[in-house]
Order: sequence, then C-alpha cells, then structure tokens
Amino acid sequence: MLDVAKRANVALSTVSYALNATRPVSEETRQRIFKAMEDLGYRPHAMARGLASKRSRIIALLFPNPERGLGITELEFVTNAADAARENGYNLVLWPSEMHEPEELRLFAKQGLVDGVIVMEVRLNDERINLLREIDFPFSMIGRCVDTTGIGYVDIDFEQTMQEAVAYLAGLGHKKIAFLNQSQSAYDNGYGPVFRSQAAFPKAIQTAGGEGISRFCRPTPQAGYEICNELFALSPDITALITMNERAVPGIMRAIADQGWHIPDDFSLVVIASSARMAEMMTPALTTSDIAAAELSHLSVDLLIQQLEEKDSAPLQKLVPCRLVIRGSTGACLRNAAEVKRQPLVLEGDKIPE
Amino acid sequence: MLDVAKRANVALSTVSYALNATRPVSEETRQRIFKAMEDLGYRPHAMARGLASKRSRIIALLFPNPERGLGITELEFVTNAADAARENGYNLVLWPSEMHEPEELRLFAKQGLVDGVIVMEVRLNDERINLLREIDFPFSMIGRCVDTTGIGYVDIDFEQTMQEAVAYLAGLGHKKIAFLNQSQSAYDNGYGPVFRSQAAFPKAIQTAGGEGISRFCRPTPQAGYEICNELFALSPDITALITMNERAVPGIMRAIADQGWHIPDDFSLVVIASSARMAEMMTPALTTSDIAAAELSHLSVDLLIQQLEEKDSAPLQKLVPCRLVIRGSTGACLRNAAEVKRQPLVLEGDKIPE
DNA sequence: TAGAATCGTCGAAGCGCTTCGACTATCCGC
DNA sequence: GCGGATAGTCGAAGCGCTTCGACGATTCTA
Repeated sequence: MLDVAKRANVALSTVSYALNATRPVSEETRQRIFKAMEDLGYRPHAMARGLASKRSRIIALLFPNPERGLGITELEFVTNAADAARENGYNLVLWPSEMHEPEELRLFAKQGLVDGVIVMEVRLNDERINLLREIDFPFSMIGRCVDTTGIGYVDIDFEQTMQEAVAYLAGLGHKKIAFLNQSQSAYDNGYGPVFRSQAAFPKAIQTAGGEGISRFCRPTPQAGYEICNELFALSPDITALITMNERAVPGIMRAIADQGWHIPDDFSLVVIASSARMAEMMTPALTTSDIAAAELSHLSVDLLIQQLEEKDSAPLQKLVPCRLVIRGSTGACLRNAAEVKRQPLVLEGDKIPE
Repeated sequence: MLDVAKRANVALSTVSYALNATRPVSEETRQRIFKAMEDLGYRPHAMARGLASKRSRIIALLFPNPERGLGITELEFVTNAADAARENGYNLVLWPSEMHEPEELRLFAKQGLVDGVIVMEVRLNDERINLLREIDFPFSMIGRCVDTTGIGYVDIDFEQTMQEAVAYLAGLGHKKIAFLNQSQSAYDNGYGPVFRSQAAFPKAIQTAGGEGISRFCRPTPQAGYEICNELFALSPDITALITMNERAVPGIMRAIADQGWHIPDDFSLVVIASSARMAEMMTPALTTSDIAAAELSHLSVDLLIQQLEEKDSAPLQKLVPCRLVIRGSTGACLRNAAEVKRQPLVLEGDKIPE
C-alpha cells in the first residue's frame, strides 16, 4: 500500500480514503491512485483491514443439520446466501450445528471473526436468539421466534401459502381436504413451520368452505403410508391432500394407489413448502407450493448487512409466500363420475437445458 | 490480552506462547494463564491473530452452481466440509461460482482472507487449477484433473463403483446391460465423472462378461424417456440399466413401464453416484450406489489443512468408491419365466427416527 | 567444573491497514 | 474583504496479536 502511495505521489492515508471513500478525494488524485494500484497489482489485505476497522466484512450462516426435507431447499439457502453476501462485498462462513450451543456461539461471536450472523431454522423459542440478543450481536433470521420486536427476519408466509393451496383445491371442487404435517415432536419442539401451518390449515378451510382434517406424520414413507391408510379408512370421502412432509410422499402415493385411486382423477395431492426438483422426480409430476429459497436467503443477507452498515434503520421484517406450481397431481375429482376422462400423464422438468 | 498477562503476572508474549504452544511454557505458568483467561472471559481476536501470523485459519470452498443431480449430495459436501474445518480449528467460507473466473480468483487469493481453497467439480482440464498452481496457492480438489502430480485430491473411484454395479447385476443373471450417462456436452466439456464412468463401463462389462451398451442423456425426465425408448426398440433383450443421471430417472421408469415391464421382476435399475434420499423417494425404492460425500468432503479438508500445516508431507491422493445399497429396483430377471413370483414392494427410508 | 545446550520468560518491533487531528487552499455570504 | 465553511491532503497513532532476539537460570557433558 505504501508502494501505491509513493507511485501516486500521495500519503498512505489518502490511498485508504480513495479506497473506502471515507473522506473526499479529488477525482484526479483518485485516478492516479487507482492507476498505481492497477500497475502494482495491489489488493488490500483483508485481515489488516478487518483489524484496523473492526469490521471483518464476514458474516456467518448458522446452518442446521439437514435432516428433514430433501435438502435441495437448504442447499439453495446456502448458495444464495453466499451469492448475496458476495454482491455486498461480504464473505459468508458456515457455522455448522455443533457451533449452535449458546456457549460455543458466545465464544465465536467474541472472536471478532464475523460481523453478524444469520440464523436458520429458528424455533418459536430459540436460545440462540436469546443469547444473541443478550450479548447484542447483530443477526437476522430465516424463520422467526415468538417475540420478534426489533429484530429483522424473513419467513415463509404460511397463512398465505396454505390459503392458496386450499383455495386452489376448493376451486377444483374438493370438499373434504386432509393436511399431513410434519411430526408431532417437531410441533412440540416449537418448530415454526409445523406450528404455523398447523394453525393456518383450519383457518384456510374455514375461508374456503368445506371440511378439513389434519394429522402429524413422521418424515418417512412408511409413516406416510400408515397415516394415510388410517385417514382413508376414517374418511373415505377425502378427495385431496396437502402435505408439508416431503419424505412421506412416496408412502402417501402408495396408500392412494392401494385404495384403487388414480392421481389426479380420483385424488389430488399438493406438497407445500417443497421444491421443484423433487416434484419433477415423481410420476405424475407433483403440484407443489415451492419455497422461494433464493429470495428468502437473499433478503436475510441484505437485512443483516443493512443493519450492519446503517445502525439507525429499523430492522425489516418480511413474509414471503410459497409459489404454487400446478403440475400433474391435481385436478377435479372424477372418482364417481360415470365416464372418466383420464388425464394425460405429465412428465415435467424438461426446462433445464443440457 | 494484556489484562490476561497482568492477571497471570507474565509478559504479553508468554500468553501468546501458552496459547499457541509455539515455545515451551512451564505447566504452572500455563495453568495460571488459562485461569486468567477464563476469569476474564478472554478470547483471542481472530483478525489480529491472522494479521500477525499471516495465517487466517480460514479456508474457502469453491462451490459449483448446483445444476445437475438432486443437490442433496452437494449439500452434504458443504456441511461436511464445514464440520471438518471446524474440527481442525478452521472456518469455512463459501465462494460461489461467480468467483471462479481465474481473474476473480487471483484477486481473492491475494486478499489474504483464506489460507487455501478446496476446488469442487474439477474438470479434466480446469483453468482454476492452472491458476492456483501458477500463483502457488494451497489447494486440494474433490475430483481431479488430468495432471495431478504433486497435488492432493479425493475423488470417487468410478472404476471400482462401476465394476461393483456391473458385477452385481451380472451375478443376478443379467446378460445385456445398458448404461445411461449424463449429457454428451458434459462429456465434451471434460467433466470428470462423465468421462471416467464412460470409460469404466465397457471395462466392467468385459470383466463381468455379457454385453453392454451406453448412451449419453440430458438431465431431464423427458430425455431419459426418449433415450430408453430408443434403446429398448434397438435391443429388447436389455434386462438391466445403470444410470448416473438422477434427473432422468422418472423418464427411465416411465419407459420401462411403457414396455409392460415391471421393476424389479422384468427389469433392474441401479443408479450410481447417487444419494440415499432420492432413492427412497421412488417406488419401488431404488438400488443405488451412493456417493460417500461425507467421507470425500472430510478428506479433502484434512488434506488441505495438512498441506497448510506441514509443508513437507507429500500430498495425499485418494479414491473412494460409492457404496452399493440394494433396495427394491433390482433382482433376477423373470421376464420370460412361465410363473412369475412378484416381489413385495419395498418402501424404504424408515430408519430415520422422528 | 567450565562451557555448551536447553528451558522459560521478557520487551519490542512489526503485520497492513483505518482513522483522528491538523493543516492548507479555496469558496461563500454579506 | 473578512470570518467561517468546506475540500483535499498529510503524518502519526493505534487495532490485538505473533515472533524475534536476548537473557537469566538450569541441566548436561567431558
């Protein structure tokens, strides 16, 4: 840096000002400095910069153990967070779940390596959040806890998402709709999506009219199979099912087939808070309500960085609904129609070149 | 740190020596120092440490755009790399594909933010590797290029993986086996897995006896469907198919069903370089050869760090075969048997609690 | 038992930046 | 035409660590 300064005939500090725009520098000098940097192939040293300015321009993503779901959505979160960070001139480090213990987290926060963190898979009552608040460490959330006053978050709009899914099915003529949530234990542990969708379902049913029935279900095909069998035995008049349990889907489809029903003519299936990738793997391709992972992820990063750079601005909070994508697993119920016109099978996913 | 030193009645430097074990410190003093650190809740500042020592203890993962495959494996790579880094006292930053341009990469390497990088999805002739070699920046690879002299890598052992898959099918009595690779363009672009598996297939067939036929296929259900139809028209005596093309699988299964064949009684299907998650989503659950993503990822990190810490040790190179997991999509071919005993349908994936 | 080797510790000099206070030159309003 | 802003620049003091050379105190060796 000293070399750059010499070559441009200015003081060391002026180079710094030109670099960070922290103080005005005449256009002419600026040009000269940048030219010198170019000539010398100079790059400011990240560590030195971080030490002196007390801002590392690194943020951390508190990443959960990828256990539920298919993992594609999680991957999208990660890659998009890294992208968003990069666009803002930041770096993104991954802090795996082993670091989420409050004590560990406190230590890492104190290390000064990162300027702030993004917390994923926030529980309704999350001790990580409590800690971060307590030590006044900057953060934003993907998901949200109960008391969100004064902190920034983005989350899926479960109400809206559920509303749309139910309305769509009701519009198709379905009168009795089932909802298969994730596991009871996830609900008991205060996992937000399970809690919120569980609450949103009856509301949506009420709005749309008709009848609803909901169940929890462990994330396995077997569990999906069993619960659906129970459900169909109890209420054979169910004609459509909404689930947020990706892992159970093969079991659900199996149970439907066991009833002698054909999707979508006899039974409609929609998977919410899912991903397009997985929907396209099934036959028929599944109607889903996809998580806008890229958008959520980008937003959460922007939120945090905004908080980091302008301390005055009120933290943003935003809900993003899932995007309903209609594929081959939904339609009007023709189960008891005299003459059934079978729909052609939909093989989706042919939009990706190569 | 000065406070710690005072409290323990030693010099600043002695605290540093105790912390890093760079010079001997008497057990007694050490105890006193650590006690003082504990009392004061002291944590060394990562940036300062990095600046002074010229080692940031941060490594970067050059992460590809997740386009092919289902993304689950990629996710495993990422999370396990972060874990492995943590276990070694390192942090892992993600460098998305926008940073892979040689010029970008050169700039970031110069910034001194990271000590080394792990390159994923290495092509046979990869300019990122050429650059890193040229500027003598520490790195290791997941995958490998053509000339691997003197550099550390881990990769899937495609020969072994293919060998096992073919041998397994041959052992079941299959005489004519097809292989559906990924796209021709991936092959032309020098994408290692496509290239190596393409070479490994005929070899494996030769070893096992029997007949083989292979095709490239774009990663879409539609493409899988079309190519299989061609294949079956050409050689109706094919009784088993191996594919490395996850995205094409629904189309493949559809084509098999269109022939009136039933899996696994009439036709066997195995997906190689895949993931358990996806196999369990299909009905029947698919026999796969799973990528040991966790192992590969861990190894690549260990490799890099070892290189970083002891410059003398020769770089390790290691091939890890995929793990063949037999599920419901493979069996002896009963297609022309007089009396067919249909196998019970396998619904897998019920091993994950909750 | 002298000299060498080793152990444990200290003080000080940076690492490559940012930022603060100070200084000069220019511009404005009245 | 004079006081007070403001633009543009400089020098120096750190940021919180590591590491080097030095030095007294032990222990070992012939």
